[in-house]
Amino acid sequence: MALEHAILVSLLERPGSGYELARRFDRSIGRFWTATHQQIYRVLRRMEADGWVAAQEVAQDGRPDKKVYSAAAAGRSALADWLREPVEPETVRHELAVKIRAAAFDDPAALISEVERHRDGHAALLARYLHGEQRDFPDLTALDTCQELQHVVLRGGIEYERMTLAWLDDVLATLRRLAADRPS
Amino acid sequence: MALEHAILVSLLERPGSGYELARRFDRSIGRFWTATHQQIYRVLRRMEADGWVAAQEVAQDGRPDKKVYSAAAAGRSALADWLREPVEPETVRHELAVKIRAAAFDDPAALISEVERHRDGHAALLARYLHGEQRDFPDLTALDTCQELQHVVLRGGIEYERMTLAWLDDVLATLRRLAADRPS
DNA sequence: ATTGCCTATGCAACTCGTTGCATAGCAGGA
DNA sequence: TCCTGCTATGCAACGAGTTGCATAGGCAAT
Repeated sequence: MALEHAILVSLLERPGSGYELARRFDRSIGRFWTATHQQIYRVLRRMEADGWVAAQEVAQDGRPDKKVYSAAAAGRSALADWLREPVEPETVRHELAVKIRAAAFDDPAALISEVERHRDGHAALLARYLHGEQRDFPDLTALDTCQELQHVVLRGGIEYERMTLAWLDDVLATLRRLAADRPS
Repeated sequence: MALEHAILVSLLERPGSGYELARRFDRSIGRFWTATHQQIYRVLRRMEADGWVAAQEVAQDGRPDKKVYSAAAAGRSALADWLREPVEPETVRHELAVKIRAAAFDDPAALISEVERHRDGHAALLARYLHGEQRDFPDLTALDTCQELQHVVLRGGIEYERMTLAWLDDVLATLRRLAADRPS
C-alpha cells in the first residue's frame, strides 16, 4: 500500500489540506497515482492517529475552515523504511487494450472513434505536461535535489504520453486497414 | 469493471479452465490486466450464473478434473454492448515514481539498486515479448483480424517496455549524478 | 523418504477503492 | 432569481482486489 507514502511525499514537498491533496492527485501526481478525496480523507485520519502527520485547523473567511496537514517525524521515518523495501512492478489496467482485442469478435471499425477520443486525451495531457515543464522548470541547470527528482518523473510522464500517442496512431491505422479490408 | 470482459475475450480467443485463464493473465494478458486466480474463479461463477459462459467438466488422469469454460451467446452480446460504451483512460499506479520523488527526503543513492532491479525486470520482459512475437507471429503479412489486433496490442507492450527502459536509464543517471554531487 | 513444486479449485476474512449523498456558504452567469 | 460550480469535509454502503489457508494427487529432485 503506497497511498500513505504518496501523501507523505506530497506533504513533504508542501503541506496542505485533504482537499488540496485531492487536487494535486488530480494533477501532477494523479497521472502515476490516482486517489479520490474519500480515500485521501480516510487515510489522512489514520495517518494522524498514527502520528505520521500533524494537522492544524485554519480558519478562512468566505470559505469553509480547513485542516492543513504536514508530515511529522514518524511519517518521515516510515517513508525512509518504505524506501528500503523492494516494491512490486507497477500494475497496469489498460481497458482500451482489452477492447482492442475484443474488437476481433465484433466490428473493428466501431472502435475507431473511441480510440480517437483516447488519442486526443493523451495529446492534451502531453501538451499540459510540456506547458507545466516550461512553467515549473524554466532553468534546468539550476535545480535542487527535490526538483531534479520531480523533473525526472515528469520526463517519464512526457515520454509515456509520447509513446502512447504514437501507439494509438498505430492502432488507428490498423483498425482503418481492417475496416477497409473487410467492410461489415 | 472490465475483468469480465477481459475473461470473455480470452475465452473467445480460446476456451479454458479458471486455472488456465489465471496463467494467461500471468503471461500475455497479465501485463495490461492483472488478476489473481481468486478473482477469476469468483467472476467465472458469476458469469456462468448469468449465462455469459458455459462450463464443461473434463476428467483428466493424473491430474484433478477441470471445468473448461467457453463464451456463450449472451456473453458475446454483453461484450458487444461494452465495446460501444466509452471507457475511462487507463489508471496507472506507479509505485516506483512515488519512491523516486520520496528519495529527495532521504538518500537518493539508496534507491539506485532498486531502480536497477526494475530496469532488469523490464529488460527481461521486453526480451520475452520480442521472443513471443517471433514465435507467435512468424509471418506478419498473413494475419487474420484476431491476430492483427493481438499484434497491435503486443506492439504497444513492446514500445512501453522500450520507453520504460530508456526512462529508467535516465533515472539511474540522475540518481548517480545526485549521489556524486552531494555524497551523504 | 521427504521436500518442494505443479495442477486445479475453493472458502473466509480482510483491505482498498468507488459511488452516492449530505452539509454549507460564497461567487458568477442566464 | 435560480442554477451551477467551487471550497471543504464527511458518512454509509457497496464492489473490487488481496492474502492466507485448505484439499489432494502426481511428479521430480535431494
